Amino acid sequence: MPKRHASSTGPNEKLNPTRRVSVLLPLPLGTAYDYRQPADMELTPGDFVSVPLGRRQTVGVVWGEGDPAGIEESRLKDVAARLDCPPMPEETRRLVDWVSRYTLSPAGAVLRMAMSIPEALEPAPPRVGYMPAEEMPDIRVTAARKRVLEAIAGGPARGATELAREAAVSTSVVTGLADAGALMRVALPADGDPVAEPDPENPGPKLNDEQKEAGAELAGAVDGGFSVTLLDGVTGAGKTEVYFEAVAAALRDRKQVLVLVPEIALTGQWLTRFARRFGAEPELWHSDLARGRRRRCWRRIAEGRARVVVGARSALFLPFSELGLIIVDEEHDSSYKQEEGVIYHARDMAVVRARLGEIPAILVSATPSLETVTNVDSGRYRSQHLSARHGGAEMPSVELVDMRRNAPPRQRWLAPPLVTALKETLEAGEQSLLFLNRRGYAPLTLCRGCGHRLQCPNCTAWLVEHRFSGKLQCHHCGYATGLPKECPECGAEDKMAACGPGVERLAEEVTALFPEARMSLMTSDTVRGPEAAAAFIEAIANHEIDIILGTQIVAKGHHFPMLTLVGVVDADLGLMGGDLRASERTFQLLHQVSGRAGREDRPGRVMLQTYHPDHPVMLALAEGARDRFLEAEAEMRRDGGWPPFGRLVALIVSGRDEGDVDTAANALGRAGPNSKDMRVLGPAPAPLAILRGRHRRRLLLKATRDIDMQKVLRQWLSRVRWPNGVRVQVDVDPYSFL
DNA sequence: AGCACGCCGACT
DNA sequence: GTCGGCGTGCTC
Repeated sequence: MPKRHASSTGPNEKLNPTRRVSVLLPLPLGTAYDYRQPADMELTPGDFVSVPLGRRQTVGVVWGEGDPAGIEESRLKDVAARLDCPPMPEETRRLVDWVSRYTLSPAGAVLRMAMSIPEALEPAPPRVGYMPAEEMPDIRVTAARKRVLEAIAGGPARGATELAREAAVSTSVVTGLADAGALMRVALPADGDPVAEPDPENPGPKLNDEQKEAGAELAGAVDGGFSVTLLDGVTGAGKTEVYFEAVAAALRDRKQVLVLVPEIALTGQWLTRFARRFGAEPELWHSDLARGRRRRCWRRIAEGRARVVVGARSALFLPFSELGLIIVDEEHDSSYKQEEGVIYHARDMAVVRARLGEIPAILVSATPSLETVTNVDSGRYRSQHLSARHGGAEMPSVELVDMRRNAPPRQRWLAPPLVTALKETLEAGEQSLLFLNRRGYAPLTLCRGCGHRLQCPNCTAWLVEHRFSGKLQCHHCGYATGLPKECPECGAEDKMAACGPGVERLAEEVTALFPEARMSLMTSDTVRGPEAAAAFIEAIANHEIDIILGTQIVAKGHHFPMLTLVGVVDADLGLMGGDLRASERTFQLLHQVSGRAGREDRPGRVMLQTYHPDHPVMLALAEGARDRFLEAEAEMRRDGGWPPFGRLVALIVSGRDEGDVDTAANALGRAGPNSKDMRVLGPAPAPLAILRGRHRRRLLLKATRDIDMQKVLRQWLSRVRWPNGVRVQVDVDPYSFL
């Protein structure tokens, strides 16, 4: 990088002209800042540096050469220090730039995701170990002290925790001995805990011929440069074991592997399968990892010691230095789309990361997204298909329950056919799962006197009654209040009535119908964190529960051998709202829930309660016609010029003052590009017209595939000024239209 | 993102 | 008369 400066040390030049470096800071600043490079400091792009900013010190990354024609020299400040940690790899830096350009977010905002743990950049805190003192002082040797001295004798230096565990004493005995002079404190190698590495040669479970073939194909792509392969097969077909073969191939090449998963909280069974195949645990990465573990994990990745990392979407920005393979499990899952801050789709950016690193990516799903399927059809992506359920288990039969003909009794939500099926399943000693994607007791509470509906003061949304906590909650902003005794509008007493079902209310119904059944509620309110999830799953696996009642979180990859009936209480729920992907998402979700039924030798049964039994989504689910559904969906999108056959960008204009928001939105609308291959739709009130007290308007820019959306957007946004307090968010490739 | 500066309400 | 609310603006 300092080439230009090297040549300037010519005869009549000053010996030390100012060397500038460009430093990107993890702040939403729009551009990197230049700093003076002290003469005695060597800097290369990727180096982490500490620099002054205003009156504080900040850590940033050397991004490249400074611009001599940039900010005037007198304003330059010195780089304070180069941090002693591995530099950010070039691929990670290029990814940051790429994501910044694509999402129109400041590069610094993207960088922030790539350096989420500032502590990791500092040298590891020294670890203290203990050794026997050279000379034993004259102290009282109690029983506990004796055990410690015996444990340490002969062995290597160990930390207090470890030593205390070995001697079955508390750490205070160890520190007490050290203070008394009987033990010597020594420095242990930092982060020394050697991690057991996953072993590709560890014998894993047996694969059938189809799985072997697909596994070999995927493994063959490793080391073959950039490629994307869709691995597609029904739940239970063994997709995980198949892509483990590609993981093994990468490990044999001494490469690192990244596995992206949608919900890190629910991967207990995945981890067990991984350990069975590779004889060791992978590295786990997610945002609520404890500080110390996060630090060590980041560090191990940066140093190339972590071989396989499983993580949520943010793991994409970890500083892998030898990444050789990326796997995106459940690639269709909408939680890969980050909806706040830097708005990006982790699946798509994973493909970008693979291209930058010239490595393969594998996208895995039983219900692949239309985007991915379209890329397979056009030949951009390869595909591997697994047709059979492992061990010959049959796919569940899917039945539609026409709610118009099988109406449940008043204030009940389970139709007679589903109640009968539950009864049969219970009598057979098997398990049932009831799925209702609605937390709380009732989605709406109204006054029977005046019709007043309880609404969130900050959002355009009803307050949801949660009977267990005795609260009314807004699921969008977290607002919570007590349940009023009288109507806040007309003052009538005891007239507030719950309207519609939530899982809590459904639980009431199930208890009334089957008082003897052991029932359990699984929602994000009752399952808090990975441990709780694991406990639930174990209880189900041990058949301590007959009827599981759950929201979204039960849909994801668990294996329950005794589960033979799945009832979807309101299959139509996701179809409302006119969202572009409503059908696709509903299909994926319901298909996934259905996959929970009958995985072992027991055939499963799925019942979908619907008021639209003729809807293409319902028909496709009933007939198991996934491909036909995707074709129909593709045709609709192609005709309308919608993604993935056209491009889409959403602008969300928001602010506290409704007038200002309207003015800005209208100005944007007027200044928008309009031509035969580009159209601005809106402004229209966003589906949540008020969110967290901010008024919102939405504009959509729809264009043909060949349009450079980023360029158009930059020009468009630069033409419009909007009042202070109004924010314009850019969502390239919007998914949810909320 | 911090941390300043700056201009209007309730305290010693 | 000051202390302090957070709106607005800058940081190489």
